[in-house]
Amino acid sequence: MPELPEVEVTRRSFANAIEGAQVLAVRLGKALRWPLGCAASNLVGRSVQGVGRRGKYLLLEFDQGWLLLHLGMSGSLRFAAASELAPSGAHDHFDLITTLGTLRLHDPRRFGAVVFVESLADTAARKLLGRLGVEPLSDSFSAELFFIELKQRQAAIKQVLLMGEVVVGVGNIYASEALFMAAIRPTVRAQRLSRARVARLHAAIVEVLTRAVEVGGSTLKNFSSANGESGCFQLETMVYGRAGLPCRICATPVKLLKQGQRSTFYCPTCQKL
DNA sequence: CACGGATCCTGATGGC
DNA sequence: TGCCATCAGGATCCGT
Repeated sequence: MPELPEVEVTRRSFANAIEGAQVLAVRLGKALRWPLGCAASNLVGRSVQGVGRRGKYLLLEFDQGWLLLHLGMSGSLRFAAASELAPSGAHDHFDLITTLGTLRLHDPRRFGAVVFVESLADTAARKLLGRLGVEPLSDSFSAELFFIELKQRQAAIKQVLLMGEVVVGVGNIYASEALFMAAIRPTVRAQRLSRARVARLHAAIVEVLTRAVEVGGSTLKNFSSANGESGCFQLETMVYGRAGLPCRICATPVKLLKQGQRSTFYCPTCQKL
């Protein structure tokens, strides 16, 4: 589910509200992808300094230590007063109960994770964050560096985008959308892209992610931000989820193919090799 | 080392 | 209605 825009929208939806909160208790449900990394009681008494983001991870900063949260495919967060929150359901696997409200992770498929580390330099944190590529919405994402990185990759450009080792946060929806916007065929090997085409892709990634954040992300099944709001980027996709439907630019039927077990959507007319 | 495939888990959907 | 196969926004691990 959540790619960079959904994670960023989630972050913004509760970062201010949770700042300064002190942890009163923690409730754990079923196991997520990885264990918490410490006793739940170890979090009690810590206070939240802020909420950051690295790729698709949310970084909850305590006065001491960090909580790394990942939403996996089906995760979403809520932050609300305990009185507004329903009793925890079958798919609510983590509650951080604080003086300012409860932060709850809802994740039916349990590909998500909540991991505590004392420091971002800890091996546990480095294992999760250490190989991540550049942040696409930061100044350090430059077309020239992007070009140099892509020159070293032989895999299909769509796959390279999904890997997250060159640039983070671009998942299955936005990879297809950015490649369409840049008029690049998803199957082209990354290293074969010219400087000019990489520059177009660079701009397209920034544009599509920025736009998606603006409209609250994509709500395909049940994504919502931590205050319960849905996104609407899914209404304006050019190719994602539109197999067989006419391209919004040229009316050629949108094609669907599988790359690494994932669906890729593209327009065979607009996106040239 | 870089790549491709299998894999974790549950729910929704579509065909028969 | 039931059963089964297929498919989902992710990312790690393992074999080649």
